[in-house]
Amino acid sequence: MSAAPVPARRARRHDPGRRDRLVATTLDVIAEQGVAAATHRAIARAADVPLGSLTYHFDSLTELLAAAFTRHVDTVAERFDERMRAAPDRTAALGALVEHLTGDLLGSHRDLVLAVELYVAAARNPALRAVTQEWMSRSRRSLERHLDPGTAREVDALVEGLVLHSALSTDPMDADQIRSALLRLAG
Amino acid sequence: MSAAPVPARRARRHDPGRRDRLVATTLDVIAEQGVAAATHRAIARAADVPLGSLTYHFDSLTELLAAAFTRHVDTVAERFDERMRAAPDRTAALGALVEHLTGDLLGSHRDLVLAVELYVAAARNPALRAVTQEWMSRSRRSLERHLDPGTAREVDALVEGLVLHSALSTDPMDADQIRSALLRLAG
DNA sequence: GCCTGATGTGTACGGTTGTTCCTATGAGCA
DNA sequence: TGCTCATAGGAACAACCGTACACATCAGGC
Repeated sequence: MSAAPVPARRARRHDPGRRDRLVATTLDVIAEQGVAAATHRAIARAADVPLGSLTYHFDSLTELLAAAFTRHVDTVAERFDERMRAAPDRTAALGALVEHLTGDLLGSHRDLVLAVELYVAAARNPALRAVTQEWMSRSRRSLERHLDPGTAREVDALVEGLVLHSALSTDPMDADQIRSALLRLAG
Repeated sequence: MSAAPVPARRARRHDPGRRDRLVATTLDVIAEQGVAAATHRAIARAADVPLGSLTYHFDSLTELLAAAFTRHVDTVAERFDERMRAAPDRTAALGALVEHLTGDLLGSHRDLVLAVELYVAAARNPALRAVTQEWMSRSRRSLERHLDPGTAREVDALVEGLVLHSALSTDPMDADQIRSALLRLAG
């Protein structure tokens, strides 16, 4: 009779697409708590999956982080290229750039934080450096739809600086200041 | 006869100023390996002191990091204010600013890395945020010796962005580009 | 309907971390 | 000279980490 103390194993859950969901959850954890806090256990808890599930789907934590950042870069880079493709001329492109900065990026604290976490993690992690390289080269290519390579390079650098400043500064510039700075530089 | 296996305790070393040396060593470790790697043990090894010595001199690791970053900020902020004090007029001040950026900061990879490690650590650590606040307000005050508050603010933001970009980008701007960008903005 | 391999689950292991604590020492003062 | 307390030294603790692994389950091809 005595019910043997059954280990109460959680019912197995059929969960196709769990791999994708793990990538998404990883981005959430990074955005909310930083790369340093993005441990296997923290991600597993956030995604409500057992610990072992992470190493089943991803060979290592680094690989998971790389997959997550790659997805984020894909999203942002694609959105930016759309804006550049839609701009008919150089002036419109600069306007779209300002819009991208003040609207897309600065409007979303999440995207901002993710960008910085990536930059910094990449500074010490070769696997992530490849992701930032790819990002930079994509956005450079988008800019070159309308700007000569030299200017594209300068603008790209300024944008990167502005993004970092906006994310980290305790007292970031507002949209108007950014607009005026950008136009003074490349207008 | 049998020599009792004496624990071979290291000779006690009289070491006045060890506290200061620990702060300096902490900065070295951060510069070389990043905040994430700046553990009690790593610092103790680098300073060649026993582990317990760290928590004797500093109540916690965070307190040690804050002490280290505070020292670094003092050094850099003082050097910058000297340059601003020495400049006779606005034009000279802008020149000195460019010199500070391209010479002092970008010339020293160490200072650059320390600045970024501080920015990023501060983003998630309130104790360090106070240090960055102090830094920003000091450099703002130095700039206001020659610039109106509005421009000082903009320049400060751009400088911060440039520093971050220089440290993190895989393809940083060179001194000439920075000079031209700065002068276009505030010249 | 059965088999099987892909997927899900729980646990364990060795290593590292921040911090605590007890003991030892000797510089400086009474 | 002798005392004492700030400092030095070493070991231990519990918590957490990435990763490996053994086992359970079940969807999908036969």
